[in-house]
Amino acid sequence: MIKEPKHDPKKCTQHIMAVHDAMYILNGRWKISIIASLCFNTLRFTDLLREVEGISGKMLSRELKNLEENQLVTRTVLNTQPITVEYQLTEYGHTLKEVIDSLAKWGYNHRKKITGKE
Amino acid sequence: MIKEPKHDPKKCTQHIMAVHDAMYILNGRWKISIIASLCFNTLRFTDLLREVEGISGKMLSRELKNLEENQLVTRTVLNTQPITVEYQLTEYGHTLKEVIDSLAKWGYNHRKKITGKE
DNA sequence: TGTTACAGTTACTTTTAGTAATCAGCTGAC
DNA sequence: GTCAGCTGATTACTAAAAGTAACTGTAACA
Repeated sequence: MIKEPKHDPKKCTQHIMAVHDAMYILNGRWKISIIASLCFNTLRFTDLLREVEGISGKMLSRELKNLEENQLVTRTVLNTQPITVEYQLTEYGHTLKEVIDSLAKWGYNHRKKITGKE
Repeated sequence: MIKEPKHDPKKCTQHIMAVHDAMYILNGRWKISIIASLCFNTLRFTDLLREVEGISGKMLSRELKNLEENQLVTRTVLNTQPITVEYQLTEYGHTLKEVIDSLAKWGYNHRKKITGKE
């Protein structure tokens, strides 16, 4: 007996594949948090180290490189003393804002559910 | 000199924290893909093994347990021969649909950008 | 001269994930 | 009756990823 699918299997597969593609870029524990932090402000390395809770210098450095390679973030060395480096979302990086916002919304509600508080 | 923030720092922190909370639940390479697969259909263990591209039995088993603990998925043993086990999103699991959809949308556009094809 | 801040990097350890084999219960074929 | 195959896993072993803490080098500050 051939199963009658409840939904268009082609659309399902496309949907699942698209999620897979997105997660391939956003893989690892830190990228989404880094992007979320950069959604509001341009930040320096040390700022990010403070904002992204729990990340180490090594991982931050590595993840930023990867985000730069994928054209989601730009790195700008400023001519200050000591030198400072600014990271900011590219225009393309900002297209992730919707994803970040829906995650934030869910996370916010989840915290309410778990703690029972506002 | 105290920096004048461009945005409400309280709201920023809340936003970033909310994303952090969401990612704490959705951590690892597989959970989001599993949830995406279950968005459309109830699926059996073996179905998921096929649908979630690249996952191993060990990881699938582990991730499903974790999702069950977090009340995003239910596990139902059916009285068939051989026994089959159905996994489905809980009502709470379905609240992630918006997240999944925005990821799918982004992933779909990203693929277009990279391949230049539809 | 010693301390601090900047943006990382390096060597080493721990954790997590991947691979492939195996388990147990049952069916149907030979 | 026993062998292969399906179900949903689990186990031992290996490889990859992430975490930790120390360190680099430049320059301002005290």
